Amino acid sequence: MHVLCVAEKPSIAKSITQILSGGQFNIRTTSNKFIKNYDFTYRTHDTYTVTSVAGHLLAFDFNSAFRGWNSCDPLTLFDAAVEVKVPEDKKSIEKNLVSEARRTQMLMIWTDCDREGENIGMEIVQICRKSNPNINVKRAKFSAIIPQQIHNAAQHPVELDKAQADAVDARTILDLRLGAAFTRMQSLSLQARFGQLSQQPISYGPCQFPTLGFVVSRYEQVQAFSPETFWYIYLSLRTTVPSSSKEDPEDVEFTWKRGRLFDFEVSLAIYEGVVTNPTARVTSVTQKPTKKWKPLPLTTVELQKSGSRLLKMTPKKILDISEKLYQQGFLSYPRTETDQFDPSFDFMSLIQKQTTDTEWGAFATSLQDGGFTRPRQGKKNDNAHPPIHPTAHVANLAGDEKKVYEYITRRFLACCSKDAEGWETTVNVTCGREEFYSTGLQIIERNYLDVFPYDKWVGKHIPEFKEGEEFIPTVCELKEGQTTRPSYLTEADLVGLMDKNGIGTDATIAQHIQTIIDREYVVEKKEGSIKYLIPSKLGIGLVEGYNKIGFEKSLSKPQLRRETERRMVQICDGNTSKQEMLNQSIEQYREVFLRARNEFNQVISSVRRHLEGRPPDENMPPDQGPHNDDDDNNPGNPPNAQPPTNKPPDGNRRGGGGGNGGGGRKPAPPPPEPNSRDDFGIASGSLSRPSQVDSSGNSDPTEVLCKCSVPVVERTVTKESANKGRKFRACGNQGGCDFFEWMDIPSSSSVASVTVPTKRMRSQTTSGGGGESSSNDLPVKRCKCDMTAVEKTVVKEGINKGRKFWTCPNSEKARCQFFEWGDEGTKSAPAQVLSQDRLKTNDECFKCGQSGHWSNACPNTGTSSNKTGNRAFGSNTQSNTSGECFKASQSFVLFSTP
DNA sequence: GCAAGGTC
Repeated sequence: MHVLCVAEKPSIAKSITQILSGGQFNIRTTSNKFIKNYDFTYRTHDTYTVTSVAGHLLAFDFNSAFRGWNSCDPLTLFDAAVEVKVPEDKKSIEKNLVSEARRTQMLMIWTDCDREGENIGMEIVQICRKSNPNINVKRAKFSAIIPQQIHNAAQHPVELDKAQADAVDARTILDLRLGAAFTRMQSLSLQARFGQLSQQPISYGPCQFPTLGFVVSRYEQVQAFSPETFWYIYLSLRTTVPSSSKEDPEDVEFTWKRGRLFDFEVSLAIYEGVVTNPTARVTSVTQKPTKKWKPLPLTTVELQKSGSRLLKMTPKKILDISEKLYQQGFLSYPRTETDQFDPSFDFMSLIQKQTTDTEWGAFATSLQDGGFTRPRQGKKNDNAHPPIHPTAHVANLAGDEKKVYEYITRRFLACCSKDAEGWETTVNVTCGREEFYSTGLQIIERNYLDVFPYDKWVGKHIPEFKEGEEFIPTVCELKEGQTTRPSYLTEADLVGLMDKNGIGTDATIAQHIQTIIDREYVVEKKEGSIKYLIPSKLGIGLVEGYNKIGFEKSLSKPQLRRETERRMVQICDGNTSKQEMLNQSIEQYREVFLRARNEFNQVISSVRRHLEGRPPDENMPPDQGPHNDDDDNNPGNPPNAQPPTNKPPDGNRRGGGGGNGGGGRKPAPPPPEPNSRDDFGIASGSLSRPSQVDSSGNSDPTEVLCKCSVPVVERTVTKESANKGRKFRACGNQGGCDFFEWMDIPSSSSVASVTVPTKRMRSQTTSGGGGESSSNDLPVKRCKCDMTAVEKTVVKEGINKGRKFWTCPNSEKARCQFFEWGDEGTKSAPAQVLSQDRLKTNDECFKCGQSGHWSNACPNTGTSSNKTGNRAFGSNTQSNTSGECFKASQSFVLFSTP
């Protein structure tokens, strides 16, 4: 019997030929320069020809009556006749199949084992039946190109899965219809009004728009962010060393277990409690081994994410380079969802190939000499390809190719190494009734870190403490901080969001990002070494406009695509038919389309507002009349839209208001300051409280949203730890962002009815021009807005990194020019450190300025804060009977031991 | 000139 085997791509055809033939085969060229036919006799004595296609063979398109952009009302594209044909560039492949099929009894499909593979398989069958209608069809099922699996697939073939193929057909037709309908409608309508948009189509697609939506959504969060002030207790101890010792004393910082509070009064009351009895007592000292896990085997998405972050290349470029390295035989197939290696994977021969490298060769050798440990198993397996790994050693690469190859190789070797091991010490202390902790880390074995410099793990020394030991902290301060605005989306963030939300596949995610850049919906902006994605005026205008229409399921959010995906799964499971799914989905999108077209004024005015910089004009007169279905004379335009303006192409430049001069697809206003860290030294992302913004940019006071604009979810810590049982709020979008908030840390709205003032009460005598207050006893930093300055730390790489400075507490837009280094100036102690003596001499209530009572018992304000009771404040020996009261501006740092 | 999904 003669068997014709057809793989999805030439490389697979070659690989399976090598395995099945045992290396004994003949090669015939075809009229396609990539496709070869391999002939041999298999062990079953059947003669085999192995060939391939190159992805899909067939393409859908509207038939000629509907192909021209002005040939029909875009609405009709939801029903227009669709034809399927072999595109010109695939004709040579078709010809080869027709010719090979003619002389064969069995057709065996060797495409990838996924939905697309089943669909491509059906396409191959369709073509082969042209010349051999009765050909017997089988499907070889394999998940890795290893001899055992390939022989098994050849000897135990199965049937093609028509349901999976149908699911792909349904999606293909749906995407064509809705993509073309929306693209023509919005392009024709907007281009008629805005000449500067006529250069290229204003495309809509069910993947590209949600991708744009992620970028715009983050942009809106950044714009809507307003910083919130919080307070926390900072405790530290400077160790004493014998005078004979050459060691320097060190500062041990203790972190407040409450983290931070957003209510000043509550913070102050708690702080008062601490300084009343500031003796810290060590409640426990625990030491335990800890690990930093080695990375997981590499998938395409992970390569693009980490590559974009670490190698500073676009996901598209990384994928293109990987593809090239794969074709040269240096890498395994770079499009894979699999993060687990097959049990029979031959690690050692691959490690052997790397031992000659000048940089990581020694490490590879150490893996051979007993250092090897099986890679971790991830949870994903596409059953088609292994994780990305180097297949050969190559030393003569340069530039970006070298970077990509090196990353993949180091990652592979890291996977084959051991986790890094360390020893973690945690010292828990109580001070007053509050709990604090400090941790230290000693790295014992670096292991994989030696070959994987992309991961950092830094040890931290902590002096020895004993349980029960008591000490007086050197510093006990109530510090103020501010939440920092979230940063714009990076490409790595976007890849992650798309992956999590099912937008695109591993092979297409990078393309969708490139599409929204090519369409000028989004521009890349470099801040330091990080590339951020910022929506253009057009991008914001489109998303904002559609959001204003207020669809139940937004065109710029992932829900609709997820529904399509769900319906595809239903087809695969046999729960619905291709036609039924298409009917449902087309109906759904047709309704969305009609509404979008009827209310397209919203999009037009939103785009106009952003392009021409006009102020929001909600009162813009509605366009002419309701939609008229008979209006087919000008089918591209929403019939109810305003007539095209007669503006010249640069008309928007005269639009005034924005002053952006160039018009066209300019990026949105400049970004805020680069992401900063606050006094905790925690990246701002984790400290940012989410701005509560709905899809239309309006505040929603009732719902807490995460950074993806999705309602947060409440969870409980289940892992064995100090926080077990503790509740927290997290991203409601399957981990799409890093939003995190403890629920037991009260927010200003839930703890006290007193509104925390943004400007605190202050001393009557202040300096107006920024700097310190004029109070002799109590230096207080004041900015030029006459607000209490905040202390921040430089995090940007440079000679000032780690240096503290004082700045205006306002958000960037409102911030004054006040700036002062924390370690300069004569009067300025780094913070307002008060001696205990001083505490006793300043006796005004911070709220009313009068003596004789404490702020939390102030009779001159609301009583809500009285629930904390009178507390001694600033003295560890005296109670509130002293009757001292303090000004707020002096309340930040009250305690300092000599 | 439209989509998304394969692959070159």
